[in-house]
Amino acid sequence: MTTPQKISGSTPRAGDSPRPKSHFIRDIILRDIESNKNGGRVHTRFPPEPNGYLHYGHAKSIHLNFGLAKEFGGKFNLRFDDTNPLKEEMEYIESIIEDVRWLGADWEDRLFYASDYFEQLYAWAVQLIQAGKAYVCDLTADQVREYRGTLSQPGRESPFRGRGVEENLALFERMRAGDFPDGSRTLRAKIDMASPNLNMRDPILYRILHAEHPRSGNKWCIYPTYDYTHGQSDSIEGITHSICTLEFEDHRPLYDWFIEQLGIHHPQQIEFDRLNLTYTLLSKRKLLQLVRDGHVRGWDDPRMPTLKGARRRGYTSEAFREFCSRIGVSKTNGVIELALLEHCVREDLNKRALRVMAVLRPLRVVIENYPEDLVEEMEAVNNPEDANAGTRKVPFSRVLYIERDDFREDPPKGFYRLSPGREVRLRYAYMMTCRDVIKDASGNIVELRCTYDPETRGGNAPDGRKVKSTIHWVSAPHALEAEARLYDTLFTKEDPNEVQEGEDFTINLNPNSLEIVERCKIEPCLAGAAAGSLYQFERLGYFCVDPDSKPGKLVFNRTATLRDTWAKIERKQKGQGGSKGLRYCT
RNA sequence: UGGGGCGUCGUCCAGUGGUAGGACACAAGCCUUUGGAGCUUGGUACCUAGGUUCGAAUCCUAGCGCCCCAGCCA
Repeated sequence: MTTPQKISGSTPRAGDSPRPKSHFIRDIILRDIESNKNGGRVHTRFPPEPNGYLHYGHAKSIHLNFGLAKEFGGKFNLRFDDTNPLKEEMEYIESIIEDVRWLGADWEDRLFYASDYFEQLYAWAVQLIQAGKAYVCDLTADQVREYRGTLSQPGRESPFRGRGVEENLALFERMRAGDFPDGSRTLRAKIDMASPNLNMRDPILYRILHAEHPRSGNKWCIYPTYDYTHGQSDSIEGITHSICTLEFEDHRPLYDWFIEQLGIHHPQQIEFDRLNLTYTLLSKRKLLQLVRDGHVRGWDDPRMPTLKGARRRGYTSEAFREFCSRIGVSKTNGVIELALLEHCVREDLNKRALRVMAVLRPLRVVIENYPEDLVEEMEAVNNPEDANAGTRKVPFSRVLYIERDDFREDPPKGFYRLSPGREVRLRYAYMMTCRDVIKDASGNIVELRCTYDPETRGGNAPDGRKVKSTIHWVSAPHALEAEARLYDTLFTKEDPNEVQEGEDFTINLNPNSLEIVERCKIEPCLAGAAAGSLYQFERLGYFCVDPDSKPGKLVFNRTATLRDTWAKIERKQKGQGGSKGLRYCT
């Protein structure tokens, strides 16, 4: 008889066969396949504008689009919607390609650019003019706005709306030829100036922009707007399901209008909620501002919610994929707690990161009864979660460094690490008792004098006595020095946009988002660790080697802290509450 | 204000007429040579008010609240 299984439609637990999480978009596709819409084809795409670096929110979209194509044996395209030469750069194109690949999405040979469709888009515009559905308008930008009306009042028709087909054709051709200055004319669709949907009030299809495009160079001086480009680009590529975020829901009638007027393949647009994360800003414009104004060290600063930043910080793409499938997809405007992302990161790192001992803030310890010249090799487990990771030897000697936080001269209640007269276990080594505290002239603790029990090699006492605490250590003569960069949230508020009248979101920047700790002491086995390598510093957190590392001086980024029960108790004792408010640095 | 969208534990997501479930977070406990990991247990969540029904988170009606739209940005 088999054990009854728990039935649940949600995320499978680790070890279960990965079952895609159900959501409304997936349901729509399932129905479309069943009804043989599009001949049962599933073809999605990720359509970024190359005007910035990809952030966590894009990861959600990529995961959704690629995941759907993959699940249903369909195709996934990467297409750049590069319709605004004023904001776009090759640098962004290159970085986006890297990031999408890093996340594991595969577009095979289908890397496209809306700019490659400019000629077709132009021909379609001519077709619309010929059908009397588009006209050249001489109104200025300000006038266009005035004529558009407001949310509650209908707009007025442009005086140029009645231009004849031939005149429109000639004018549009001259726009392309460069006969007119920027902003002097536009090509507009002739739809309905009284529509309650502002997108239908004769939207602009083409604007004059004498600007060099990162890909088409100076071939064009008129550029199609996003609204005129996006839907048709999807159509050209045979996209079946055009998945986008909620704010484009209002635009769908317009995209449908273009498709119908042109009589071309009709992709189905489906809108979902964009990602919002606590303590995090996911707006390209604001992220750009943080970089430009020097609030962070660059797009790949580990505090940035960019994919580049995440990677440098040590977040894995596996963790991201898990995160994306756990948050689900819906149309609710929600905010995901950062804790969930961190959980996914820890979950992945716990399985893969090699354990190592490192002391961030060293306190010198001399073991008085340990022979001066003796060095022992202690065997340490590389990863208790992975038997295949094996073991390593860690040198042990008379002088060690331990973490300053692991000693309290006057231990508070509940603190059971080292203190005068107390015995603790040195991980993988011996039991050790603190005998004396050495201070400098100003009363700072500079050294601990301790004794060890030679009978406890490996960590267990033959007499069976127990010790409350196990602490990490590094042998002083063998230690390597390193720099550690400890990160906290970039903003102090769950919602960084919550500001008072007249204030800017930068007021919420966390002054303690980066703490640099120099002269950390680390195990010798770390010598030569490659940039990007992931480790767990036992009892401290996950760390990864930063590319700033130089031979002889490693730099580590703290990817995530470990759960710190003692810190939580202590915060509670200080009456700060366990969960709310700003988190902590170390 | 016109239009579009959305309201289920603290948070996110399921449940689409038949005992409201999962994850994260939180709390308590177990275990532990990482105060890690793991394991166990816990909690008055269906926006409100009417209605239909034997039975409503699901259907109907009326409210209320939140988000988006007035770029020649995407």
